[in-house]
Amino acid sequence: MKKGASVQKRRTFRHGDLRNALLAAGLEMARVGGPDAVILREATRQAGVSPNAAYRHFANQAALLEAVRSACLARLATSIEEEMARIARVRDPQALARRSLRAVGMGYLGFALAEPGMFRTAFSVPPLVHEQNPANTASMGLNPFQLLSLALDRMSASGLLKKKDRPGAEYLAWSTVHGLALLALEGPLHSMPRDMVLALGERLVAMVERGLS
Amino acid sequence: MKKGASVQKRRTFRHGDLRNALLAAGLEMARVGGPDAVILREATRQAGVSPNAAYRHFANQAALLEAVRSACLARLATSIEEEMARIARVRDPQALARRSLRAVGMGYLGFALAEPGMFRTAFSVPPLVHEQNPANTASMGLNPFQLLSLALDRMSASGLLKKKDRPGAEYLAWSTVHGLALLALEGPLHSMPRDMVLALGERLVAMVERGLS
DNA sequence: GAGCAAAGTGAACAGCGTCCACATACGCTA
DNA sequence: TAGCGTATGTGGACGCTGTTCACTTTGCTC
Repeated sequence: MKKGASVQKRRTFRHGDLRNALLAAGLEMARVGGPDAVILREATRQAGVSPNAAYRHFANQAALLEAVRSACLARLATSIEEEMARIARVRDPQALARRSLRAVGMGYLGFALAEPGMFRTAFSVPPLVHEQNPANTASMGLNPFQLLSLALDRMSASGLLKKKDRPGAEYLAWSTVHGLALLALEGPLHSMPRDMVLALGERLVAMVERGLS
Repeated sequence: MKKGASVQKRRTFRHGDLRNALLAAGLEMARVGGPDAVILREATRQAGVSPNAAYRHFANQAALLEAVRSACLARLATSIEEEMARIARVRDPQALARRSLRAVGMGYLGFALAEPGMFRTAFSVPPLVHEQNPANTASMGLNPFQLLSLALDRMSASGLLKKKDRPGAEYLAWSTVHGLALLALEGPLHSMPRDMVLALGERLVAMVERGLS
């Protein structure tokens, strides 16, 4: 990281940590400008290295983008986990289930609004849902999808969600927040104020909770 | 169209309908490969014209893409209208409202699955929601957002949706289907079979109907 | 029929991803 | 300690993209 961000020329022929430097540069470009902004040549430039050096560490620019995307997904997972960690200790399992679902939804939406570039990058290219890439997971070792599943399991266990409605509920809940996030980020709701979007998010989570069962 | 698709050389110096030819070529490229695939030079090539000729009709490639995007939105609106036209004549206003909401949702999702390239293009770059661009509207003169509003108005008028919950309901309903469409198209649900996605869509609409009020 | 603006051409530039042949230096083995 | 193989980085080139500038052709109007 210390070397990756610096544009100054290095002395040694070997870079030492080029792969990480390129990844860091790519992540920053994604943060600022989304997936289309991650330029291979620019990454090498920031690392103080010739363009072709990148090909010793990534097969092509798609491979670099894929690595960046994976890093973005990990950040998203972290954001959700932080939101879940913020839940006050509560005994009632139904209340816990409700707050968990809300935490997942709002953590998701909050990250999308706070880091639009990374969020858009995370979903720029199809990752397979069942892939268990360790790089995607946050500290608990769960990716966003699994965090959502956890919340829904709590809903189901506490009786807030009928057993028969549990299968596939992830996709329904996920669709809602993902849709709102994208409409607000790169869709027609682009110019809607942030707090208004968050208010919509709250209504959305409530709608899911009521509508699922 | 007859001239736009043909790659053969024309005889006259003037093309005659270059703007439409470029638009048609761009639309086809978007249909096949999404927004990133609409290449200005390629459009001029297909129109049998030099690259620079495009600049007499579009300020730059972003302007061309914008025109293509608008055309894609119009197609989407048409798809929704077709689905609404398919509603059987029914007297009960509540039944009509329910079917209208379903038609909007499934028309939206159906278009996304049938024409993924166009759908992704339609939402590739932020259009403002309140713009009333005639090119976006289908035969009824309504864009997708307005079609959804209509369905929700029917819900509200027939008592299925409480008056106090009516404002902003568009965004909630829209988010759900948009999210599912994108997850299925370019997100983690990429490899899910089509009919399964449609089944999820039905559950989603039901969830919205139940959860809104 | 003269002239003018609209429409299309041609050459050029920078930036991108990528391939090729070549240079360098690190680390293992002898 | 000397040598050598290989991982890593360099330099140059190619074709593609969007875009600009100066130029030519054409159709329409006075």
